Amino acid sequence: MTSRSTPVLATVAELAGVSAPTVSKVINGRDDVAEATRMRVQAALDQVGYRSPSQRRIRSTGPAMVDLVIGVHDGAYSMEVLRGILDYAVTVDVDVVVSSHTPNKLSRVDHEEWAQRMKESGRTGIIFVTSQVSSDQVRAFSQRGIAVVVIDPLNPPPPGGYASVGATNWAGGKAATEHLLSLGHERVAFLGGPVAAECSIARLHGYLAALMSRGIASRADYVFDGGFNRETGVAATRAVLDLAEPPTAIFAASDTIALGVLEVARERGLRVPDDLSLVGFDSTPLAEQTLPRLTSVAQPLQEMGRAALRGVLRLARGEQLDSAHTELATELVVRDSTARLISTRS
Amino acid sequence: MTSRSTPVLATVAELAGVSAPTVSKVINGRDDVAEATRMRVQAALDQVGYRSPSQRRIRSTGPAMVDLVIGVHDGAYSMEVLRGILDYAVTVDVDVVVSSHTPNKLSRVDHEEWAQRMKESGRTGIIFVTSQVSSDQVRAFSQRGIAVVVIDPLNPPPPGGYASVGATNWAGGKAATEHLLSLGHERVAFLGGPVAAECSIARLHGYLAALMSRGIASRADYVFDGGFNRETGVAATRAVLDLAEPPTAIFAASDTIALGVLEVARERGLRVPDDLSLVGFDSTPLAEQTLPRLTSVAQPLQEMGRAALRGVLRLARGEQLDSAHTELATELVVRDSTARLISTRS
DNA sequence: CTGAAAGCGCTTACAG
DNA sequence: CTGAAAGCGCTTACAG
Repeated sequence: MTSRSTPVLATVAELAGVSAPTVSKVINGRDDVAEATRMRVQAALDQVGYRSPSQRRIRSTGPAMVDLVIGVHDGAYSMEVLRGILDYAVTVDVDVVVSSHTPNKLSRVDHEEWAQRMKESGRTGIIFVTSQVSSDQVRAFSQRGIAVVVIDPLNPPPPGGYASVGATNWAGGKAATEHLLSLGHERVAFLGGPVAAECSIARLHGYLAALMSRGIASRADYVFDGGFNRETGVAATRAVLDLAEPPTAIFAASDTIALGVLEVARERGLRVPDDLSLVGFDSTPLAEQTLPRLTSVAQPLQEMGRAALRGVLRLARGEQLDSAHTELATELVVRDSTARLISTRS
Repeated sequence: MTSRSTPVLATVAELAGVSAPTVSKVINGRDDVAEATRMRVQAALDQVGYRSPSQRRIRSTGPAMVDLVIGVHDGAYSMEVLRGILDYAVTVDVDVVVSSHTPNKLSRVDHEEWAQRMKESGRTGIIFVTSQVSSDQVRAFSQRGIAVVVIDPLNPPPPGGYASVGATNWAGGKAATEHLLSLGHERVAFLGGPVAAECSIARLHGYLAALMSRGIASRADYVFDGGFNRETGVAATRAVLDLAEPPTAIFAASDTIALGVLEVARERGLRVPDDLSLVGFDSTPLAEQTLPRLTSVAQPLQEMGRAALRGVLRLARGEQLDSAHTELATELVVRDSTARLISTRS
């Protein structure tokens, strides 16, 4: 007849068939414990759901806390996601801890320490936004019962995997390119972000798919990568406009890249959209403020935030997610930077 | 010779001249302790800075945590403030806990409980944004060593007082009105927010001061109040346009109110700014999205957020603030909704 | 109301 | 590596 009351150290010791001091050592990460013993004790700890006195105090008190770690502090994007998270957090009575952590700098040991600290201060889960997340890192959290969801992961999910929320980047890239093709453009360039970034790769392939479905051959000299920033837009646009056959339209994989395109167009006396059509990606407030206003693919950032928090809370409750990766729909927002191709420039 | 090591229960007991159990009772709020004894023990607790084991563990671990409580979840405004706070938080390595608390619903007892819970989870300070904050509430926190700063308090600081950060609402109201006067308008209406809201009152008085300095008499039928929302703008604009002598310009105390003004103008076939000039307040992204774009008084919301966090951290370090209330400068941003008065409508 | 005594949960120092 | 013994910090039950 097992006791229903809160498990204490002795409970675990009995279950694991060791003494209390040994359990204590395992909990505190001492290294003078045999590996086999450690595993047996760990299993017992997990089984009874042991929590230290300070943890017992914390867990029971106040609303659940979920951490938010923002990898790339690029402002508009992450603030929109945060807004979605906060809106939902208020309705489900969850405190959101916006972490000042800069996870990319951390080694594996630090991850363990970080996860441990989060467990000790009673965090329910953690959401990463546009971060490089390793499976080691995810394991450090999930082993301690802290749920993890990644929004728009930069790297493809590792084999171990983690739950993630993203946008339909491929479909968005395809829609952007199809819009340009339907306006009569056949020479369309693609200006991408980091080569390794999943979202950028997906947008590129959407672009390629749209070209292919129209029977237009893709050209390697029309495809660039770099970063999601103005500088990439400037450099790539200069290069592509210097080609013998420059494109009549450009699909930039982010609004910030498109900003660089606009800058070079102005510099060279090209009017947008009359001489050059341009589609961006993200449809952040930026897209409303440029002249001309930017046709751009909108990501449902607030919804992504909400979905991530919902996912974390479900995982924390021990439920299964319907799918490890959720993709929410992007939408092309047509503004003033795209127009029908009139005359073909040589 | 007093020990320098962390004070434990016995330390306090000796200092207060009682036994350990008695100190334990005081800490846990038992009522079987004589009032005089309780006070003596409390004094000893404060003197040595006693913290329970769980508190000792928490305080020493991880970055400082500051809570943010958003009173009015009106989106754009509080998100800008939050952004300023987060920018600064990253540089000083502070975690920001965006609380899902709805403080206005809490009674005094709840305040004590809330503050206690915050202390137990090791919070350094708390920032309230556009909230009704009572001195009881502030006391509950500061008595537990949790620093409090209020951004743009809705009510005037009570006698006890608290540190606060705001914008120069009076100067902003004056600048908005002077802009309209300098364009030749003499019949200028004021559409305010809640009568009791400090910021709205200050804007009204800025408006009155501008009129007065030009020797223009203020008219009671040109002054309205309500809430910071579209509905107030709609109702007040209808009323003021129905006057025998309608105004040629309107100063709305928020962009959301101005939205209502634009709606009624459209409804009545009045062109803005040709037939009616309009100035808003806040200069949120909204002001960029209306047609015409809104001339509006910008509040330095991000700076206010930064200043509040800086203030909390200084208070937490035991430093004095230079001033209990800091006002950061507003700035009139002229866009397309104001124009020179051409013909006087009857 | 107060505190000596017993007890709880955990950790430490050390013998084997 | 392991655990009996001692110890620490706190709380509880109860005698006065």
